[in-house]
Amino acid sequence: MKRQERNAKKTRQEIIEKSAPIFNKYGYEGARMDMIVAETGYQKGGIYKHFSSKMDLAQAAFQYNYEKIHKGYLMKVGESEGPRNQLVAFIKNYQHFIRNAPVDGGCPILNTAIESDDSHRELRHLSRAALDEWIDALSHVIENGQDLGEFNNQDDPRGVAEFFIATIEGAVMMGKLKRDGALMKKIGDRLLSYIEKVLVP
Amino acid sequence: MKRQERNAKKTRQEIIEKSAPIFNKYGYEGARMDMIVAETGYQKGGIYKHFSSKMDLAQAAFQYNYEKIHKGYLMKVGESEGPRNQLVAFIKNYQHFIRNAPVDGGCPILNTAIESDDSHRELRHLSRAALDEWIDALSHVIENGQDLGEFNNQDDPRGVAEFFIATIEGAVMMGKLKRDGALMKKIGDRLLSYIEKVLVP
DNA sequence: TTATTAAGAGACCGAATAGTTTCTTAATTT
DNA sequence: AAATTAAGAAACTATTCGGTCTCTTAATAA
Repeated sequence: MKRQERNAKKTRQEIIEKSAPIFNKYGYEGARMDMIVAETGYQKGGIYKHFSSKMDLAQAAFQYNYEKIHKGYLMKVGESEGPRNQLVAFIKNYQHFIRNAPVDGGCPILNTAIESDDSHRELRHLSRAALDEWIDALSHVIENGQDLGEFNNQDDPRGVAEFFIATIEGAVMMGKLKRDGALMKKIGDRLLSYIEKVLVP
Repeated sequence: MKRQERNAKKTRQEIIEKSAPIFNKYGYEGARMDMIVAETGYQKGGIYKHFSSKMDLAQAAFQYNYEKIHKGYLMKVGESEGPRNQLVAFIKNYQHFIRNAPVDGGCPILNTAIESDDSHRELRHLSRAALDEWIDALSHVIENGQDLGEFNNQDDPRGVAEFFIATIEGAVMMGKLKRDGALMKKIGDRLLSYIEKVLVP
């Protein structure tokens, strides 16, 4: 730590935190540097001391958004005992934070994936890595459940994880578009009963 | 039909058809008028004779994209006899056109919903109406199935339709991001077995 | 055939865009 | 305390953006 590095780190973080919701709501293209100037209170000259480009900032903002929901997941699922309860907690977590969302603008993986899957290589790679991490995490929960006999063995754990995540991401999109807070509850409940009817032996 | 109206209609349609994939791949913000100029071969002066603004064109392009997949749906499902076969056809249709997609860039409802749900009112309303139509259509299939005894009665038809569509839309996003053509097959198969295990009496 | 008018080309425009430069201020080192 | 240098403000720049203006051409009406 030398000179004003401490302040710089703090400012950098502040810019990330305040611009992250803008990128998540309006997308990389839709987010304008002027919005970020207005939101952060820093001037462009200042902002560009910390980030080499809008894309550079957008990547940092995505990571921040993603880690925020990932932390929430780890916390909620970590509180639960046993794979089956963890899977239930995973779904209930989404049912809850549809109203008091950890980040404005919906799921950052979904948003970034859709915008970047035919362009913006850097963002595409980031959202892809995040999605993989997401699938891996849930996949392990299913796998543990199978090892412990809580879930039946005939299912491919990764396939189950992908199925759950696909359904939830689709529900996020639909609920957001229709501005229907009850939709995630309904679809989540259907996933919960899927656990009972199909996954448990 | 007066004067050059015939030609005009044809040109207008050509602009829509050639710009539609651009909007679907890059989004409203990401699609640049210059791309559309290059793709259509018409100059801006010509294009703006047919559309009052980029947004005006984007709306027409969305409708074109949506109707294209909707037509495909009606055809495939229409060929099937009975609600259960129609639901199966609905899923298999998606499993197929993940590789030979009717429109470049993934599902236009999904793409447009994600970009417009926090902005672009006009596009948001269009994608919302399209999604509703989609849900209604599948909902009726489920309802008919219940009336005919092919599906059990305890389920809310609309809830089932929303569940299927959410899963498929999520799968579209994931498969597109990971560029994994097999993903929709896997998730679709899980939906097909869901029909057997949960929906049929 | 001639007058009319719409379609389209192509140059053009102002505003908005991401990014830069210059200067000031304040924190840190010596 | 003095020297140093990084953080940040503010004005600036080049480019790209959506959109317009003007002119030409060709199809239709008379």
